Amino acid sequence: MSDQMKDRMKDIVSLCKRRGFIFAASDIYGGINGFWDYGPLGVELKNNLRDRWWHDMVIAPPLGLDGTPISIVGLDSSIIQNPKCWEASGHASGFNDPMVDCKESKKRYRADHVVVLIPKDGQGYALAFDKDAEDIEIEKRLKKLAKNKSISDFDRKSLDQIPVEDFPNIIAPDTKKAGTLTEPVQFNMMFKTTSGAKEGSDSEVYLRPETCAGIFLNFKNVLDSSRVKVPFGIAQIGKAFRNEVTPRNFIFRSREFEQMELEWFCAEEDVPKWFDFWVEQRTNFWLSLGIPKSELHFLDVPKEDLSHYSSRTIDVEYRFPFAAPDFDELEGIAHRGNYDLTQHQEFSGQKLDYFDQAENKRYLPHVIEPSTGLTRGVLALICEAYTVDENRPSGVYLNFHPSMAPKKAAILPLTAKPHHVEPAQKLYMELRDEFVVDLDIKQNIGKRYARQDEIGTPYCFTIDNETLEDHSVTVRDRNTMEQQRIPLDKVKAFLREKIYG
RNA sequence: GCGGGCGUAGUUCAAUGGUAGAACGACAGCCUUCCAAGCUGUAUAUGCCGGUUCGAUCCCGGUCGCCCGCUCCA
Repeated sequence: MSDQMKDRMKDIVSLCKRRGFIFAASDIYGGINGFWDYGPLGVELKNNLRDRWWHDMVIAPPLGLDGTPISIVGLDSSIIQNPKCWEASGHASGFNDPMVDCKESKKRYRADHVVVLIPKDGQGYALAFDKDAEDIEIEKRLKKLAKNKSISDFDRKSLDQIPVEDFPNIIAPDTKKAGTLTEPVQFNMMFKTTSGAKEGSDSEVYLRPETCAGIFLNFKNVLDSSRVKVPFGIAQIGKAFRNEVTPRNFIFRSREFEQMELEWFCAEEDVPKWFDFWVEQRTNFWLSLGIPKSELHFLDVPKEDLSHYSSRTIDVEYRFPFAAPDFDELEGIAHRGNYDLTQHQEFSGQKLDYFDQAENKRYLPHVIEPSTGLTRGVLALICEAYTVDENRPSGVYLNFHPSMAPKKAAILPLTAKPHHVEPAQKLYMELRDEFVVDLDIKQNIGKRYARQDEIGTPYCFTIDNETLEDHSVTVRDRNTMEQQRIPLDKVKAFLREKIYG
């Protein structure tokens, strides 16, 4: 990360706290790593993004491949589910990678990623290598550290299969002497808690590490109650929890976060076209919120990096300041196959297949999953909106799309005198049922404009002497700082036009 | 989890082994017919715990948190 972008992140974090967007959780106790609270403006911004996603997915889904509206229904499943659910999904095992550290090289390895060569004759040291190490490299190192022996003189074993008592005899991958590896440490990516007042292992439960599981668990319930037909989608927004090893970069990687996930169920043969469809839809979503195409990047995730369930994934990446000039993940669009339904069907013993009346066949639909972090989206919107402008008093303004701005408008009486304040209060009362608006009376007008700039309010309506004469107000545009005069009774229409397009 | 850096008002910074100062911000008031103007005033800080010391914000240890690099991100 460049120094300039490092400063940019610092400035953004500082503004977020100063103006009430985002605070460290448990701030007065010194904070808690990986958790964040959303302040008065942060919650408005987050709700705006959440509502927009829900609207575009569930209330008014896009037109499908044939030009007719597709079918998507909503869901809000529980954060805690039957623990068997996580065995089926692969999280219970997949989230528990034992790690070993090397005291010498200070490196850390996944135990199952390290292969150990054990001498067949039981003489001399065992040597550890990265599991992908080439034979040539291995022979080279054997020459130095195990004279007179070659690969054929050793048995191979994964490090996680070797008892800790034997560790002192192992030469770690990046060292020359034995006994530098620490005991394997378990990393539990899932938060564990207990259900029921009485603590005990049989009531151990997990906070969901992703929201999508609840969708698969309810696949049959939705089918049986909603008259949906494949292809269709189930959408969900909610919190998920992961014990990240290293929470980093403000709210980008936190341990408690919010996801917006759609599981799109379709026939296997239709996967390619629906996949492209969703990549396009999701891209348009971010573009429409003011994220320019130049700041987005589409990563066709290489095969070796794909999750265990996915055969294709495209990451929609945004140029976050901490990643610049590179990008980091904002949304993932994954083809999950029918992995999840297959697993849950097997583990639960319940039939989850879909019966297609027209084709007269049963099958497990394939799934395309556009999954995005709501809280990551919030960060992207803030980073994108943050605009330095030395020509204005605040020095900076937040260039939010009007539909995303936490406050749509501020109503400002030019002075604190009653003849300005009273009409302002009246306008405020007229607007506040439909728009989130501020009424700010105190201090000089410049200060108030500056404050609204800094929180990204797109419009300020100012009541002055002319208002009393001809029932007009000035509208100040946040981005241009220019003003125009419009009739008082056109203010609502003006805002509707600007916000909803 | 490892290594390095850091922790002083809301924010950004300053200072000191004898308990802290500014700017901006906030608040109250005056003034004010359009961009943080001017004036007066107010409140607010040494992350937490322990040690050394007559005395610690400063030195030491621990802890928590933040930043950077590894590792991790199924």
